[in-house]
Amino acid sequence: MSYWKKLEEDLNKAVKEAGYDTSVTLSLSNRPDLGEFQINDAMRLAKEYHKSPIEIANDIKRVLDEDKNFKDINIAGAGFINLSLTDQCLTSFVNEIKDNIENNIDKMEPKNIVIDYGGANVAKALHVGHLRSANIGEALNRLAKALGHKTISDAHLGDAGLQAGLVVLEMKERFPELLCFQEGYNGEDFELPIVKEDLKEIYPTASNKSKEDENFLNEARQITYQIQKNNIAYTKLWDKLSALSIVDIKETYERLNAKFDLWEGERDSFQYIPEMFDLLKEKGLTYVSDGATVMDVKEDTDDKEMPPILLQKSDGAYLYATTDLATIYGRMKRFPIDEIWYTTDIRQELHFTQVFRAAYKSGIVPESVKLGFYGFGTMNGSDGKPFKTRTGGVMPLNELIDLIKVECRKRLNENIVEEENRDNVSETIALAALKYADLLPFRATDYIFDPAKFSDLDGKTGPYLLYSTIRMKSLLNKAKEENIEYKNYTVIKNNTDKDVLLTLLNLPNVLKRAYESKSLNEVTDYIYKLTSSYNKFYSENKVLTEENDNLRESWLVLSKTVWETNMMLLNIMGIDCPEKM
RNA sequence: GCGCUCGUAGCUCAGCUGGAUAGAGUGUUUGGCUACGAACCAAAAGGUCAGGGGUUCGAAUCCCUUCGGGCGCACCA
Repeated sequence: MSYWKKLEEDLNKAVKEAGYDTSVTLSLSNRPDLGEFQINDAMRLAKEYHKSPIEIANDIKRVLDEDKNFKDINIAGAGFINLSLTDQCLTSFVNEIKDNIENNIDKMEPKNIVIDYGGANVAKALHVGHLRSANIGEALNRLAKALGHKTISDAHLGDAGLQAGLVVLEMKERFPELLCFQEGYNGEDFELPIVKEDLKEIYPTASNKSKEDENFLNEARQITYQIQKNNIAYTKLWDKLSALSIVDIKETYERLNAKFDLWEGERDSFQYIPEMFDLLKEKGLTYVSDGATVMDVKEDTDDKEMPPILLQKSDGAYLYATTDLATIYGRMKRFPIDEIWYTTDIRQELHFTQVFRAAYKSGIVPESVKLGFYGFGTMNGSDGKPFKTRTGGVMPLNELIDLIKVECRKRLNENIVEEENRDNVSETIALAALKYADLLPFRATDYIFDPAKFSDLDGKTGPYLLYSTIRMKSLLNKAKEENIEYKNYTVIKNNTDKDVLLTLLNLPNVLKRAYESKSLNEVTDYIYKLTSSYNKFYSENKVLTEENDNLRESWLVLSKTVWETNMMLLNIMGIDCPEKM
């Protein structure tokens, strides 16, 4: 249990002892001039207990005065209780976590969670729009694991949609001589006439054709349907194209540190579609409307419109609602699941609301399992419209990373980083810049995408955190070289040190709130606060040359603790830290 | 038309279930390196929290309303 939680439990014991059967919340003070912590519950309790807030605050204070952990307890304003911790209390906190940073995390009751956050489309390059899904999803995955949950992450590739038909049709027009297009084709293997770079051009070409040529679009739809029906020629070709594309997709996710347990796609859900439809029909949930098979997901309590979910097109083809529902069906069969999370663009919220309702209504998912949609803001250009490069295209993700990498490379300290490492280090810093900037705003707010924003390397940025963290490590390394030993935290010099301690103390609350809101912005903000409080300390003190042995030892323990905390948080955000930069 | 969402410093954004004096970064102005790593630290300036009304001891936060952005509403994903 974290130190904070213990303090809060002590506090609540005191509140009960004072005669109030309730629980109160301890928080870091926003009035440091009055105390380190505050309790704001006396005002809330006033009504319930028909007493003045001041009276209640005094009752609590009287009991807390007996607690030797707290000091300087005072009541101010409308009934705010301000208090501070004794130095002894703070030092024992550091000693509790210095050898095991996990002691500063409150583990939760473990749950089995499937997290669906890739969503890359096969045969299409990953672009900037895929960045958030990978970053946020991966970070949530790591956060959940850090808090004690068991997760299964799934890339859930988009491989069953219209782009399959479009790309296959384009291939058919370009290479009619391909073995799979010959009469009587029986599934033999053949060589693809293209390399993966060609895919980047084939899909956009086909997509444009479909917008101008209705016949082309209709034929592509037909082929998409044929692939869903497992037509041997089209399926074989699409399999081969998919495999080619997935190599690229994996490389990009690898760069982003997004690590999936499952690399399944929409097509992997096809095997469950027939039995899923049987179940729905058996329960009398589906009906035909305008030739399409649909299911009502409206609930009696709805006072707003809720369109039915569309499961099969009038031409027989399936849609994303079908594969999403069938995917859930399959997951429920295969894994023990308490929750399934989705991290996609927030514009898909209605779709997932429909799918979730269909899942519950049909009994595919029992009420005890939680289906959660955690959408993120849309990525727009600075004009507020979907982002486009100067030439009007979408910016491939790899291109963006390379762009930032160049800026990072320019600023490397060449006296410190060996030549053979410079490329790798630049890459690591570029990704830190990109990921940190991406995780900084609240998950659901719309996102203005500006390459310049990511290339900013000063201030509240990934490179700042890496630079500072490396500097901490460098200090610890020097201490080791000079055989300076440090074991215990015993002395607090002043408020600069104390700020670092109080920030450290607050960690479990931050992780808890980030988990509850499914947003990393609290974590990005926190690591910045912790780091800058340490940097202030660093600039004010010379640790290694400090003559007071106790102080020097304490400072080194503190430095190590902050360094370890930073490393842990960077890891949760999926950010690697180089040795030097 | 129905619904969702947003409007906070010049710019980009925080502000948790209502709490005290509104918070960062950046930009502007200024000070600090013969270095435990200056991608750093310190300081100043900068806000009618879109407007109006309501609830409350207390509102950026909750409710209503006006204005202004963005988005979604079955055979694309």
